[in-house]
Amino acid sequence: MCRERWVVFVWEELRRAGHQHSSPRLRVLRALAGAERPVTAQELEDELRASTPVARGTIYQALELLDRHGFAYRLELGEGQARYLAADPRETPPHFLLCQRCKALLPLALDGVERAIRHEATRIGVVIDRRPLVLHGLCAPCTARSPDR
Amino acid sequence: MCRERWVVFVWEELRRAGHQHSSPRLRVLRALAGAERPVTAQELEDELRASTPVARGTIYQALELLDRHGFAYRLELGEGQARYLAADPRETPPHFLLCQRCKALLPLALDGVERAIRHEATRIGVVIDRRPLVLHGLCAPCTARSPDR
DNA sequence: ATACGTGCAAAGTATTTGCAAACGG
DNA sequence: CCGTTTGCAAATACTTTGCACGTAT
Repeated sequence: MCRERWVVFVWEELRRAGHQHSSPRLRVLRALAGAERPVTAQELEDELRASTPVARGTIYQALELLDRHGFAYRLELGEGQARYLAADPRETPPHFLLCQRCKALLPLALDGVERAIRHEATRIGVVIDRRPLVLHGLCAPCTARSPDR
Repeated sequence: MCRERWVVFVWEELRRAGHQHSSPRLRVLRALAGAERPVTAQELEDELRASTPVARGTIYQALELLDRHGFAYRLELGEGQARYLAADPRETPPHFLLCQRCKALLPLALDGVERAIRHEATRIGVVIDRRPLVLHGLCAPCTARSPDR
């Protein structure tokens, strides 16, 4: 989906949920929408500082708000800091392979896996959120030259 | 597998890998083996303090060593701290459902899911580590009384 | 004897929090 | 106007690190 459309959608939903519109919050939202890959709060702060700075606390709060409403996924990639990814509740979430060697985060198509998860959830009577999965492993290039250090 | 057997196995493997045996390290290993559920470094420290204290840094280092050798899984459950789980490289890892409401961490049988993951990995030529999956959702009891707040 | 591991305390980082001022509806 | 949000800075919390000493082999 078009990123600006997503921004508008989220912006309206937030209002509907009773939150006020504000310039800092909108800028965080846009920056998140524009990110090619999941970003850290630090990266967002750095990017925003280029034009008009947004306070760190405000960024964390905005991200927490988006996460709470399902408009952002908070990912823990084991870097000691969280990364955030724009989320669209109307769409199926992306999945990733985190290469342990080159640290690349690659998109993974996991339709079969999602199906298996839903099947198991139904079988035992639980609800499993549709969220990005981050699987650890080796990307194709690193797999090819895997033997060496 | 029997926990004491696992301790012995890991202990020998660590030696084989060139690491020295020591009392603090063994005590961390045993404490990890005895844990019913993934534990935090803090919890291990508290438990060990009951008999003879082990320095925090030593605990972190021991856990890092185990993780690096595949004898512990480091899990990020979004609590702001890592949890560690005893790992046996010879066995298939456990999976969990983290209930968003009651915060319980429940074992999940995900054979079908694992199969689907391996299938996709083969298809696109990547390697995907066999590691515990932590899926977010609602456990059965919480699903039953889901509507209310 | 020598390299590795430990304890201790300090440093480093990510995130949260308190509060007064600014802002949105 | 009143409740929400922001900026700022301090506080908190987890984890890592430096170093002198102790221990295993």
